[in-house]
Amino acid sequence: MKTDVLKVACSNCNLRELCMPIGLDTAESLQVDKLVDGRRKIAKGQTLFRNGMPFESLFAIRSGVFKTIILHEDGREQVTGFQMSGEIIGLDGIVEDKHRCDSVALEDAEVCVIPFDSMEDMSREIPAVQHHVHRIMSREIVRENSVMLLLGNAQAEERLAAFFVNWGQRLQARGFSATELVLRMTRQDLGNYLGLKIETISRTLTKLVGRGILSVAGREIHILDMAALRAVASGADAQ
Amino acid sequence: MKTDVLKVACSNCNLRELCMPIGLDTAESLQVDKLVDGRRKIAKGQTLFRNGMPFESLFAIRSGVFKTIILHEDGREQVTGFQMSGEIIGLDGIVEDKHRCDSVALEDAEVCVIPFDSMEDMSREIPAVQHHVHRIMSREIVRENSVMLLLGNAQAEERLAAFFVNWGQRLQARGFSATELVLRMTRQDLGNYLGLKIETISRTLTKLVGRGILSVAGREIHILDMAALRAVASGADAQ
DNA sequence: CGCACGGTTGACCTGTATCAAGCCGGGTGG
DNA sequence: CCACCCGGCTTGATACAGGTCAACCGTGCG
Repeated sequence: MKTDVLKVACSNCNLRELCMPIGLDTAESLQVDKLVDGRRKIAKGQTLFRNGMPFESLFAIRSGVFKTIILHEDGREQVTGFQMSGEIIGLDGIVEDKHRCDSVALEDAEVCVIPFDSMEDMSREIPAVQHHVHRIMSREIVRENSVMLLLGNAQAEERLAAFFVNWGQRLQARGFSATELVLRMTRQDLGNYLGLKIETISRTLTKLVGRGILSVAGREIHILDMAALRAVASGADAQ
Repeated sequence: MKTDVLKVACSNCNLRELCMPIGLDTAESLQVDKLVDGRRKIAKGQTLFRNGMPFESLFAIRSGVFKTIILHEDGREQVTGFQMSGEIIGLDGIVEDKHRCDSVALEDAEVCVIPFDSMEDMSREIPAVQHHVHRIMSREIVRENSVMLLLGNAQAEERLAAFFVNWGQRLQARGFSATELVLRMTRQDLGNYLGLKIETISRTLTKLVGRGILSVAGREIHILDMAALRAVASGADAQ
């Protein structure tokens, strides 16, 4: 758990509008800077935390993409989410004081370490921080609800389409194109997230390409017809 | 939003160990009593809140069982959870200040109304309350993770078996039998939760009965072989 | 009584899984 | 520099779990 020498304060971080509460005054801003207890670099394929490990901190992603997964004893893997810069991971650990999933870096990554008890202390002092924490957790609950909708009801095409729309929106919020997607995960990861086998992912992609909605080159996805993609995502044809 | 005349304080409520933080001193306990801004009765089939309604309060269930659902425009319904006494609903509303699902009473029910801003105020004063709120939200995230695992990976039998094991545990925590289950939801609700059609629910029940694991009489389920049920739930055969 | 709703069962269909073969591109070692 | 290998991906043939459609049952309520 090493601390970088050149430490960027949250108040100067270019991700602050994603992961910091808004409407802090200067004094509060400086206080929030102290929340971050250094950085951690995680190489591609390494885990940030694992199921069962004691929970001490939340992590704010500075760079890189992560997946969080639940492993079933027989080897099945459910990806519960993909997280990118500005997003917070580790919320699952709070309830039992230990992590309840694994977090794996899909590429070299860096996170800010936020000790959770400092976070609780500061929440008691700064209402904006407190509400921010509540909103982050609530957002995760709402996100998972929408994944449940996908997994419980949607056809393969819908699932993939909805994923691409969402991924594009999140890239866009970070200043990238919403239509020129670079996936950071394998087809396998995508399948484990969407409840589909890798062959189905591949075939479904081929179908969407055939309809002129996407073009696909490995992990680079180009959305050619966003309106059509959204229509597929909301189940326009699949009934 | 009427206030009952005979108001039971949280500190006297027989559900307190389920929904109140532990380790409060007497003064704190009395303060927490003030959180509850009356009760609300909801008749079977009525909604406590709906998607889009402004979020003001969380609700602690005193009696009755609820389902929370997301409705897709084409009529598909995903049940995101079933909640029973002592559980808290409404957490989805925090992030956007409006509810993001519907909550429907499956039988006549009563809830305590907990205005969320009072809850935040008190969280700042009493660390135990603050941590309690965080744990409740984190628990919901972990629960949804495990539902994602079911929906993404499990066979029909596994899903149903896992549901019964879980339902039994929750009944047991409330002083009922863990093996004599009374379901409060229709087969349709169960299907909408587990991502299965009603006919599949029915057939799968028949199969489990045939194997001597359950007996079923309408909504009364008797678990005859808990060990076998758990084995099915963890995918013993279904690989 | 009779209707409506929830549930079960059967016959058949289909979307996705499974199994198997082969492709592609990048990295390594001879 | 080429040969080879390997991981990630695609494609085809076939199998099957669960969906769909339809008939029917039971029970509780107006």
